[in-house]
Amino acid sequence: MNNVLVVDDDPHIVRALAITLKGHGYSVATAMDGESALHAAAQRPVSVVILDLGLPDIDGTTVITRLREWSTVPILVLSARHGSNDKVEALDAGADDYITKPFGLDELLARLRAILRRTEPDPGTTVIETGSFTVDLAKKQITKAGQDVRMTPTEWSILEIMVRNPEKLITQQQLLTEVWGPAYAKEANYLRVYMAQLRRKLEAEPGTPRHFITEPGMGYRFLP
Amino acid sequence: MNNVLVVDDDPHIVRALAITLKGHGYSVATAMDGESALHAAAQRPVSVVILDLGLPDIDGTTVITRLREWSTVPILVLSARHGSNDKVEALDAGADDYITKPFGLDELLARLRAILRRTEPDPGTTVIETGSFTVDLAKKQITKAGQDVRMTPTEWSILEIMVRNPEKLITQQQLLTEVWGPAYAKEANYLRVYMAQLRRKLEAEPGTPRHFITEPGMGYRFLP
DNA sequence: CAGGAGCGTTAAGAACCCATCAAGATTGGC
DNA sequence: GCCAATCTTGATGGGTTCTTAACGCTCCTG
Repeated sequence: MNNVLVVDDDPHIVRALAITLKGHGYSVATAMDGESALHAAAQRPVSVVILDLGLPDIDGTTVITRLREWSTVPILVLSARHGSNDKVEALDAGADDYITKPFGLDELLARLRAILRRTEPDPGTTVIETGSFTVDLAKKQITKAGQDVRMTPTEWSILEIMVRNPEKLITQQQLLTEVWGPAYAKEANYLRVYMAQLRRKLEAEPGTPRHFITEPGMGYRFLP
Repeated sequence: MNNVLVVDDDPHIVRALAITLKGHGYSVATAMDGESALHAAAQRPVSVVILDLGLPDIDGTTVITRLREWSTVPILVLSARHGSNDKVEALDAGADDYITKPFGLDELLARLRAILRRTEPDPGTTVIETGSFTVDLAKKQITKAGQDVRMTPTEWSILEIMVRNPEKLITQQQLLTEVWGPAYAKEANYLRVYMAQLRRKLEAEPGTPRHFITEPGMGYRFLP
């Protein structure tokens, strides 16, 4: 889950933001001044920092600078100051975005999504492990018993669809349409050929598959 | 150099932006409507797009969506609309930042720097070593057996992409799109010519490569 | 119990992809 | 404007992958 660190000296804002963010599936940590913000960011991994510039102890730009000394975590700045100089300073110190108060929560959330989209292309779901083999979706690499397994393009696209939907039944139509295109939706034979190929390459006993299960009349199911 | 694509239907703004950006060391391409913007972005690699939402032909959000179908280039949106909905829509469509007109040029430039900072290389991981050669990404320098190896610009951009993604399979589309631009996504021949060149210069036995591996039908993989 | 439908397996030719070479076209520096 | 370096383009032969069809098997159904 994405962990957001909210830094603001106004308890109302902190509380309101925390509630909203939690409501949208983020986990939230908070800090009321610069020092504790820096400390909190060092304590545990943070996906993004929402930082008010008007802190009681340290100047906001300084917080950014000191954070940037060791961290590349995205920083979204909140500020009551509309001045162009403040924005430029904060952004050049290392902030990623800058919103002036008062701001719409919708906008804040949208900017948060935009920032997180850049830093986390595929959170966690890039490596799928099973009892007998491992699929790395980002590297497009399959490992079985320490050995790399080569896949042809068609094999890979089928495998990718399967492992992205574990436990789920994939109909033949779905596979055929996504891999070969809608015109091939009836060519169930292709599937048999390639499913056999996948099993031969990945299953311990291709004859009695444990990961690529046939659901007769329906389609196939991948079990990790 | 960073190449900026400026998209706006107001010639004055385009001209002003172009002059300012060039003055700050950017190279600038321009487009006056959505179609030519998409076309221009496909012609050659673009580092960042500055996009006005109020275009005469296509809705701005649509431009973002269509650009995102094949490109991850950062998009900075300009808009006269202050409404929260417009911002959320544009950001969720794939924009990276959103400024409302009128805006300060200082702020625009600062936000541009902030966006480009994200796409820039990580300092520290700039030297990659393999069994037979060394690549210094910062110095753009390659060493093999104590000797410097010269690279042409095209060779270097391919090598850079490969080396920045070790172990990872890079599809031909990815390489062609990033090096030559999306319009060349089908010219797989170029890749073969240049991959052969890279192997001749860097591999111990160009005939049986150990670092630049071909995955037939899929793409290429770099192994350190 | 026979027939049919769906599935797994196999194999061969067609289609496509890759490495390599070399010759024209283009570009950039002087 | 010229020269050298670089990039584009086309052709060739060798390899890989895809498509297609045939056959045997099991399970369900009439």
